[in-house]
Amino acid sequence: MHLTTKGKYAVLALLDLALNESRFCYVSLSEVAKRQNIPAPYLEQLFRNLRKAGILEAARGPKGGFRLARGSSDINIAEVVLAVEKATNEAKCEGKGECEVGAHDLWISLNEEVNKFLSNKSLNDILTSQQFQNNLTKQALIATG
Amino acid sequence: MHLTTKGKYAVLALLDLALNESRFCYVSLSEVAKRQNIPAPYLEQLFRNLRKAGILEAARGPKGGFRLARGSSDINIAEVVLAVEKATNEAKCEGKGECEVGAHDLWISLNEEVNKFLSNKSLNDILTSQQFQNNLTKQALIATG
DNA sequence: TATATTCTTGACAAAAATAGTCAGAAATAT
DNA sequence: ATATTTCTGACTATTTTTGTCAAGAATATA
Repeated sequence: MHLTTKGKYAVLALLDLALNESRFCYVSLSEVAKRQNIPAPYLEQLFRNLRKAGILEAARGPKGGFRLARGSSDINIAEVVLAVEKATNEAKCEGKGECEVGAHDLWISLNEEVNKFLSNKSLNDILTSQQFQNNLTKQALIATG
Repeated sequence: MHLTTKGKYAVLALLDLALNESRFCYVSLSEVAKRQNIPAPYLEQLFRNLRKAGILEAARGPKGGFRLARGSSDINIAEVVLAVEKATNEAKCEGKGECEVGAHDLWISLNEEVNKFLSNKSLNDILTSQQFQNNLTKQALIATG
């Protein structure tokens, strides 16, 4: 479980989406990219993975764009971060039977605890957190139009 | 907070040390490297940082080696991982005043929560965990000499 | 004192992941 | 038709991880 700007971008973009989408209205990638100060072509890559992961829905053409595939309460940070990471951490220790049992298992379980922690945090948890609300009034992620 | 094999190696090496050191006896790096299947020159780098961080103590010469600088209850996973990571995560967002306030702060605080979680886990917690004990009986980290 | 052992230090190199870019194709509302 | 927007694949640069190497410094022991 890495926590880099990749995951950061993904989470921020989704929060932006959650704030600016309405039920039948999509938000274009370029809008999000502009507001969040993320290079648009880079965000495309992230959205690609988020869509594959069933976190985002897309519609092409004019008035098209993206929206959350589920409610913000049903999307947790762990799955967002994992969606944009490469599938690297899996399949490391198989076949050979060589790897030290205690060691590997131990690390895995530690990793899973962190994962569990982030799994219990939803987008909505963040949106409704006091800190986030405070920041919203200060400057914020909301559209200025 | 990254969780890569770098941090994994560091934690495992320290656990190995905790199990094999005695009060006045150091354990050589090469022994640890061999048992834990970590390239010795690579482990040297990690131990270098762990020593700088005040987690390890070293003694040169024959009968020399490393040992924990503190009790295993007083060493937590977060500091171990941070010690071997580069000082990268700091000083990212300064000067310009450009960075989106809500966004950055938010991510930082999320990071800190993970950090806090790992700070509350000591080496000793792991050593005494049921899972670890089970693995010890299976194969383990203990010296075979 | 000589010697083997062990840490210490700095530099180097390969591989992977992150971060960012680009061009063109496909879909669709107007 | 046309402009808009996603979709796809490939490509490059930078950074980090991972691993290697060689020479130096300290020290227990014979």
